[in-house]
Amino acid sequence: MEKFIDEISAEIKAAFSALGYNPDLGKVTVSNRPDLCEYQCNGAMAGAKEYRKAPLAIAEEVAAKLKDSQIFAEVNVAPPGFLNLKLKSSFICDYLKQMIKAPKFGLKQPEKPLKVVIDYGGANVAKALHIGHLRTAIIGESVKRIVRYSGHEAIGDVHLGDWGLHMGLIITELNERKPELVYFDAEYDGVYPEEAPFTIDELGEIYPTASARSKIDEAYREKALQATFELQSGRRGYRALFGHIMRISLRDLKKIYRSLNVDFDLWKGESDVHDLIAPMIEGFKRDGFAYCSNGALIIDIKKETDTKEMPPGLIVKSDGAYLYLTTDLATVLDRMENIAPDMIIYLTDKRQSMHFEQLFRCVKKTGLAPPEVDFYFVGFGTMNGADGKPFKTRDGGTMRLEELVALINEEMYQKIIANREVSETKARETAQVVGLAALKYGDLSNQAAKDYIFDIDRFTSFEGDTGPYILYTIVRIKSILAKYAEAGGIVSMEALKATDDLEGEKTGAKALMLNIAGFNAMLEAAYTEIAPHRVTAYIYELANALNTFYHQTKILTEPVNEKQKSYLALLALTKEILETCIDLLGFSAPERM
RNA sequence: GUGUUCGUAGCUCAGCAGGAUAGAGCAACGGCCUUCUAAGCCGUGGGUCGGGGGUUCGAAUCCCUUCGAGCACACCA
Repeated sequence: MEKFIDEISAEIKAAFSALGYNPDLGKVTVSNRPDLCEYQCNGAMAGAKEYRKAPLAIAEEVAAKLKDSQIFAEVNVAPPGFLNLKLKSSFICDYLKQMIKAPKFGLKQPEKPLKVVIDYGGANVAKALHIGHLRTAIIGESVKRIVRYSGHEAIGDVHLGDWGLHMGLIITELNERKPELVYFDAEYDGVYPEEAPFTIDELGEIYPTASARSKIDEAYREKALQATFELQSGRRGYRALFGHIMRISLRDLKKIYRSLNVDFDLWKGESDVHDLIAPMIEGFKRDGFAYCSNGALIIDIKKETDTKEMPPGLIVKSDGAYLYLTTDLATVLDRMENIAPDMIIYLTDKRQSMHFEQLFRCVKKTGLAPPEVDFYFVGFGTMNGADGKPFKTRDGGTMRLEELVALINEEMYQKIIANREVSETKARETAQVVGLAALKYGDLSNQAAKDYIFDIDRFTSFEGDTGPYILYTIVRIKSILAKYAEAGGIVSMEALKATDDLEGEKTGAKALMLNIAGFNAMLEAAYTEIAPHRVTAYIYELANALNTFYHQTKILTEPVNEKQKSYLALLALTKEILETCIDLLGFSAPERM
């Protein structure tokens, strides 16, 4: 169905058009003066020059034309030419009833759904997820859900870092510790054990150790580089070890991502495209895209129109090794062949924007993807500590994701037991649900591109623009609905009534209904702008509207049956919208808190 | 140096396809619980939207300039 605001605009546009004005002048916006009106149109002022007429006169004409409109309760003209609109509550109510009946609350679905690959997560195999992996996971997951809800096919790919020097480091360190293992015997040609020669805890410890040593021990580093090379060249024992590392590490990664309510459709990594690289590069050379410069193989991606320096895309280092760009290009190739997406969205730290510009230029120049395929880079800022510098642990180290989550859950738990009498297990359970909401909402409510300050007290606060506040609002609704159901009541959405039809009704319900009616427009903006913070801003307003309504209106004790039924329907609808939205953000609400 | 993102209340942030009196939250202060979760609601105070210029009937929003900050700039990912 059409967006609410478009239906209103259509009415105004028709009036402008009937009077001989450009219908585009009839564009309506949400009022910025809620004390005066609900919606407004500024077209009379915009058209004054073109029609050589006083804006006030145009506005008066339009207002007169709208006198008998079925959708406006009031059309007022204010100097110098504003059209201030108040809607009939029956119009809003009818719209809401259509929303209830339609799938996805009437959100317009695309005629031809796009296939969208969303590249986020970027976990490294055998390395702990840390604070730097947080935003890509949270934002990416939300973007994926928004794209999917908008009617497109969204495919999330974690794009594992599983093929670099860190693998060589792990193999080398393992070799030092357990040289007797059959994997290191180059002569061995039998079957390798199914059981991995290390545990997840060992693996988690091996990499940091090896990495630290490689920085001070040149010979060790050389060995690791050699091991990396041999692994990539297909040495059997190393490939077998690689398999073990992958299995153990992936199991652990999946567990953590699950705890963050993040899940991927594809767990592909750099290793999966390794075999595509050599032929791809051959193709680039053959077609004249890639050439040698200072011993390295590059693709020139400068454009005539460039005003800035654009370094060439480096495909092969002078020592013959591949780079980040190389595997990313091969990944595009792989996706084009196996998925054929219409769009690929990458979510990484914004510091990588140059890399992605290079990648996109290389892709278009070499024809790796057809010109109509869209590539988007969503770069986000860093999560900083209170000092405005990237968030660190107390001793200056990088915080692991699990530590961060535990920190928030503990904080949440303390707040819960301080305010409510609940059992230990119940409180822990709730703390986990609310903690995740606190973390995700705190992150997503900032514009992705900006850095933000992670303040645990603020994020876990139940007051103001926070995740817990949103959940609290939902829990309040649930509580009323549960009590009503306990008493044998059944909520029917059909019972929703226009507020004008309910005697003595205050403004709270109408404002709430207007908020709900804006759901579609919000979601469309969230999708086209790839901006989850649209969703958080929306539900914050919706929650405010609900709480205001809640205070003005006694529901369970409302004596007039018709009113009570209508209120309950409105509550239920609000709850559905809120829950839909938090699901798009990647968290959920508890039953109680 | 080149490019890029950004500068809005004491703090954290919205608003930026131009529109009326620049909005929230936190913090401060004052009200509201015999009634559905007060983790709530209602209210008060707090701003030359970094500075300057321009376009416009109208600029936080668009353009130019200047100051300040972050980030990135071929052999890391």
